[in-house]
Amino acid sequence: MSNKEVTIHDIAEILGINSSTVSRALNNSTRVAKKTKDKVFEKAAELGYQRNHLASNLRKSKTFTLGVIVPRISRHFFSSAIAGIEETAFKAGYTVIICQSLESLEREESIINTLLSNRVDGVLVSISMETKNYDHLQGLKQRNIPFVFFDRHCDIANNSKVVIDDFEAAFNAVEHLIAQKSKNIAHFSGPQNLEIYKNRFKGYKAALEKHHILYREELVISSSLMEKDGATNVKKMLALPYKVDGLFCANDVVAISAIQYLKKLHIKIPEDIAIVGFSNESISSVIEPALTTVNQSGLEIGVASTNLLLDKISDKSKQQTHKTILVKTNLIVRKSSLRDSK
Amino acid sequence: MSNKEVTIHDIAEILGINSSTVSRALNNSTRVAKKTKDKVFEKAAELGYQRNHLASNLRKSKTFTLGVIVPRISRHFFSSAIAGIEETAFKAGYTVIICQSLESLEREESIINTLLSNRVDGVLVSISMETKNYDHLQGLKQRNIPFVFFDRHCDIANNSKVVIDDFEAAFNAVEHLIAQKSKNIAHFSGPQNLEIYKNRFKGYKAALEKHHILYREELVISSSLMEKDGATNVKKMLALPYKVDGLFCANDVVAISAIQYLKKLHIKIPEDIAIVGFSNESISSVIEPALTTVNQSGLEIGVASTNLLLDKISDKSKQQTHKTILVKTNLIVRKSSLRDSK
DNA sequence: TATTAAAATACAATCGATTGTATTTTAATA
DNA sequence: TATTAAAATACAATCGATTGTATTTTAATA
Repeated sequence: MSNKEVTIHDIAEILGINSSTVSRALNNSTRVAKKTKDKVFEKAAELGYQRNHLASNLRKSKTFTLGVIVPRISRHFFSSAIAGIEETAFKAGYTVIICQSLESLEREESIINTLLSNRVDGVLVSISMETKNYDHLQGLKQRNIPFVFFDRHCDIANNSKVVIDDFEAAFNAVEHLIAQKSKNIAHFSGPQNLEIYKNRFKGYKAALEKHHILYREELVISSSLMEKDGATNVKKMLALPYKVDGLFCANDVVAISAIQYLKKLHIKIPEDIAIVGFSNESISSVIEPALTTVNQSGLEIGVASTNLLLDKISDKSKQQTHKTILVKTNLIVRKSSLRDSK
Repeated sequence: MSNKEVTIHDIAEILGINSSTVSRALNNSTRVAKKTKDKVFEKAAELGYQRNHLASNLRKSKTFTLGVIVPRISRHFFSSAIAGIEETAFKAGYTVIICQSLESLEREESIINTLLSNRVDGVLVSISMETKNYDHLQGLKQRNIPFVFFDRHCDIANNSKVVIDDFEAAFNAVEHLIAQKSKNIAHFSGPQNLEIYKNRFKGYKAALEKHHILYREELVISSSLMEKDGATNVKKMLALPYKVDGLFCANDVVAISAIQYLKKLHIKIPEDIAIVGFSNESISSVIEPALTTVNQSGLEIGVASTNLLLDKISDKSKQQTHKTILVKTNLIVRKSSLRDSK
C-alpha cells in the first residue's frame, strides 16, 4: 500500500479536480482559488504527499542541485569549505552533491560526467594536481553550465574563481623569513599547472627582489608536494652550493615532512633553517617545532564561491560576467621560523 | 544550438531507427544487434550525448543517490566518515548528497524532506543532539527507504547501525584513569537521548564496579557537551563534597574547555585531576597538556555504514534484516592523564 | 522454396509534475 | 437581466528515458 507513492493525480482524483490545479495549488499559484488551495494542502498533508523532484526537475530542467568537486574531503581546508558551501546552498534551497577526485584526473573526468548526467545547475571545483588537460572543464562550458573554481583553479579563458591571494600570502611569508635574517631562501614549489603554485612562486620571487636578494633558479625545487617529497627535496636542497637558511614551502604537508627529515640530520629549526608552510593544516600546530604557516579560511572561501555560483546561475542572461574574488589570508607565526636569538 | 540538449530521440532520428532501440543500445541490451549498437555509440559520442538521469531515474524510480546527514561537516570525525562514504558509494556507482543538521532538529527534519523529495535510494544519518523526536526518521521507515545510523544513533525499533563500541571504549578509558590511581572519578556526560552517551556512561559505571569503586550519581554531570559547558560543569564538580581526582569526558570539546578552566583555577593536570576525553579531535593533541582520548576511525565507520546501506538497498526482499556493526576504538594516552609520579 | 523459430526493431504507454491554451464559472458593469 | 471581463479550472502536450508487447526481419530447418 505504501509502496505506491502519492502523486498529484491521487490528490486530484480524491478532490474531484484536475491534477494541473493541484500542481498549481501546491506551488501557490495565483491562478488557484484560496478555497481550493486549502483543500489541496490539507489532503496532501493527510496523504503524506512528497513532491517528486525528479519529475519536477525533468519538466523544469532545473535541479536546484550543485556539484562540488574537491581533491579530498577529509582535508581540513576542504571540509571547512564544504561546510560553508553546504550551508550557503541550503539557505538558498539548493542541495549539494559532493565528490572527491582523490587527485586523479580520471576520477575528475568521471565525476564531471556524473554531474552532467545528474543535470546539476552549477559546479564548484577545486581541481586535482593531475589536472593538466582541461577538456572536461571545457565540456561544462560548452554545455553552458555555470561553474566556479575555488582555491585550486586553472587558466581556462573567462572563468570565475574564488581564491586566496596566493601572491600576497607568499610575499608576506617570505618577507617574514627575511625579517628573521634568512639570506638564502629556498622554495619548495608545486605542480606549475596549478595557478596557486605559480602565484606562490611569484610572491616568493617578488619578496626577494624587493629586499635585493638575488633570485637563484636552483633554489626553487618543484615536486607534487606529497609527504614522500619532503626528504627528496631536502636532499636536493642540501646538495646545492649555498648555505640555505630559510625555506618557504608551498604547502604544509611537504613542510612537515621536510622538518622531520631535517631533524633526522640534526639540522636545527629555526636556528639553521627557518621554515614557513602554507595552509595551516591541523598537523602544523602539532609538529615540533610548530610550523609557521599561512592560514586560509576554507569556510569563507566556500561561502564566497557558492554565492558567486548562485549569482551566475540566476543571471543566465549576462552569463558572460567573470569574476575573481580574492580572500585574505594571515600568517600564523610559530616556532619553526622564529629566531629569538640574534 | 547547444542550448537544446541531445536526447535519444535525436540519435534515433539521425540513424533512422526508433528511440527505444537507441535506449536499449546505450544500455547494452542483448536485444540490439552489435552493428546497431556500434552506430549508436558512435553517434552518441559524436553528438556529445549525456544520458539524462532525471528522466531515467523517474522512469526506473531508482536514483543511485545516497543522502548523508551529519551534524557538522567540518568536524574531523565526520569529514573522515564522509570521505569513506563518498569513496565507497562512488565505487558502487552511487552519488552522495551531503547535508549538515548543525545540531538542529528542525534542519534535520527539513533535510529529510529534501532527501525524500529527491527520492534518494538510502540515507546515512548521524543524528543531531536535539533529536529527541523520531517522527521524521519513522517517516523514512514508513516509506520503506533503507537507512543506516552511523556514530550517533537512537533507539528506534529495528534499525541498522554502525557504531563504535562506546561501552568498551568508555570502560577502557575509565580503567586507565583507575590505573593512574584516580579514586574519585567524575563523568561529564551528554544528552541521554543519544545512545552513544548512554553507553559511555554505562562503560564508566561498569569500570568503577569492576574495580570496587563506589558509583556516586552526583559525580555524573550531564550537559550538551559544548565549549560553554566546560566551566559550568567544572564548577558543579568542584562544589561536590568529594576530592575529584579523575575525569572522564564524553567528548573532547568539553574536556578541553574543562582543562582550560581548571588551568585558570591553578588546578594541576594530571597531578590533581587526570582527564580523558573522547573522539580524538585534532585540537586534543594541541592543548597543553595534550589530551588523552579515545580514537575512532571515521573513515572505517563511513565505509562500513555505506556497505551496510548498499546491502540493504539491493536486498529489497529481506529488508527486514537489521544489523549492528561495532567498530573498534583505541585509547590514545597523552599527558592529561599520565602520572609518572605516584 | 515454404515454414518456423529466433533475433531485431518499432510502437505505445509510462514515470510524475509542469505549463500554455481552452473552457467554464463567477463577478462586475451596463 | 444581458453582456463582458476576470478568475478559476480543465485539457492536453511535454520533459527524456524505459519497457512490455507487437511487428518485422533474419536465420534455421524441413
